[in-house]
Amino acid sequence: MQMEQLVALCKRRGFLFQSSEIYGGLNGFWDYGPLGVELKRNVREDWWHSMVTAHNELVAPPGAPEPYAMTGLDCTIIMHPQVWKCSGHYDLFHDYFVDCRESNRRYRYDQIVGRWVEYDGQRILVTSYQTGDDAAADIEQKALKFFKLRAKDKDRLQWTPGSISLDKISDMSDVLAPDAKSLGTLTAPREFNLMFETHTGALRDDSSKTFLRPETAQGIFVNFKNVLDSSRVKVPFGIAQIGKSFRNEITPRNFTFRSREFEQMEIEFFCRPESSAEWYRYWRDRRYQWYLDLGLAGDRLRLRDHDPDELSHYSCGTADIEYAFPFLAPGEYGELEGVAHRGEFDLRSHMEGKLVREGDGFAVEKDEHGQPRYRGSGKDLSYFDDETKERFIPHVIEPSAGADRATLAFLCEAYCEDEQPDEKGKMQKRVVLKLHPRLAPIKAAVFPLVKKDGMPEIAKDIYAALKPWFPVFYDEKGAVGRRYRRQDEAGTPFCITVDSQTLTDGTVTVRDRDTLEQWRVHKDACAEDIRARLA
RNA sequence: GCGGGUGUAGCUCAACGGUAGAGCAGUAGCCUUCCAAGCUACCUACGAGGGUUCGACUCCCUUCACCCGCUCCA
Repeated sequence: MQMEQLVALCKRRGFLFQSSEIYGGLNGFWDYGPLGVELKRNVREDWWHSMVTAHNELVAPPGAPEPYAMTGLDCTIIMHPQVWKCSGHYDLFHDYFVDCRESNRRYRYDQIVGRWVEYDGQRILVTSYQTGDDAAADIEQKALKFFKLRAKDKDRLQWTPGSISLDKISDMSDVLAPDAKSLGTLTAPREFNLMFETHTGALRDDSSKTFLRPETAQGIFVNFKNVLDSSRVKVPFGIAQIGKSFRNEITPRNFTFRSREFEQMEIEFFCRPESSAEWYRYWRDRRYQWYLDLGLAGDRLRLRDHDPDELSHYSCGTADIEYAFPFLAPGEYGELEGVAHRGEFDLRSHMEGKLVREGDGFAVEKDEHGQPRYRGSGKDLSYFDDETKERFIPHVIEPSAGADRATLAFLCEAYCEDEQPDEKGKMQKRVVLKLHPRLAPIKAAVFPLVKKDGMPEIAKDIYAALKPWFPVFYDEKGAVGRRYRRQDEAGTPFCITVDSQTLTDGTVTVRDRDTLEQWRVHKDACAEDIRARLA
């Protein structure tokens, strides 16, 4: 399937529109249309239902070490600025980049390393975007090439001992960029702030600056004590939250996959440190299964454990649930959800202040005066276990899913084109969205076969009887084949048709979207029939 | 943000420095007894803003969006 076809369908049928489209659109923002809003709601509600409300805290689900409770939160988008300073987002999301005018590449300013070298009276800084030994070899080779020397002449280069990072250099004119052949091709560093800023209150100065949250997780951590004090939950337990997050991405791309405003479905699961590894594996597998259950096929969906060197600074284990989106190159996968073992990092950060890695553990980052760079809340976020009489900081497992990405993956997976014979027996292309019935925006459509003989009246009665139970669509216009095809494109799993036989025995046909099979049920029983099939 | 490409109706595609066309889709009606049928009518577009010109959809500039790279992640 080509992505363009899905994008066209989404617009044609009202799943997704570009935000502010009549003004030319806004890069990185998308609106859900009449069908899209129902689809996304179903994704969200199935997640909340299966993770939170349907969870039975009295018994351990398969694979879980023991029973656990689940509860929810709905936190604000704008929070105290200190939250982001302690979480690390404030520093992490203020990146400086330089561009190379020659190679048109962009580099993170602080990740370019270089060495001064002199030959024949000219002193230049040769740089590399690689790390460690790779960088050293890379730099040497580039220096030889720049001065047009052979490898055997490398002793004629005079190196200044030690490598330096680019942020120590003020003048770029003697810098040889990582992928350039000539000097001075790098632009001055420019800041890219990935957090949206705003101001709270009437004053607009640095003291009133606040941020739109770049993730929902922090709202959960800062409310950890509130939940403990108010809900009688005991470790292990999880807190779930669904909500909008904002990242001012440098390059929004690939339809809704990377948007600047997006919705997250996150769980922070708190457990005892010694059982955290077990819980991590449980959540990883549990979350993977959720996507499988909703119809993401095995070979386009995968669970990938991160390599140790890929782990975030705080994590001691992360797995991504990934989907082979059609806009990616063959063999490439895009992240739907990250399941991270975050240890005690987050709760400790909000107690003590922003943490940095120190040896095997973490320590509060200090400023030049030896004081905490960003001060924590000072509140005790540890947990006292009444049974064992132990106090500890719970470890955290974080399954963090993108609601828009999941929705997009379900759409991609559902998009099918097949061939079905028309009334003359000629094969016709059919576009059908094979969405899981639980996700389908419309569950059933009701048609009178023809608009006469009292069929519309019967169909309208059936429509009225179904409406209280699930979203239904009534249509009496044009040929029935056309109405079927329209519902196929909307992903409606069942079509109920009133025909002449209904007039005599009261039965209607129910048509299956995927197989096109039809069966007859009594018109008073079709709500039951379809509800059973949706479950 | 930088480089390359692309912007005409809901979709796919025409034409032209001088009145923007078609197919499909949509809407209304007629006709129709199960998979995009037929007939009739209707609706709908030059991404936006400047400039050149008697006149610009067409040429130039700017901008916005989309696609492909660099970068990043839910």
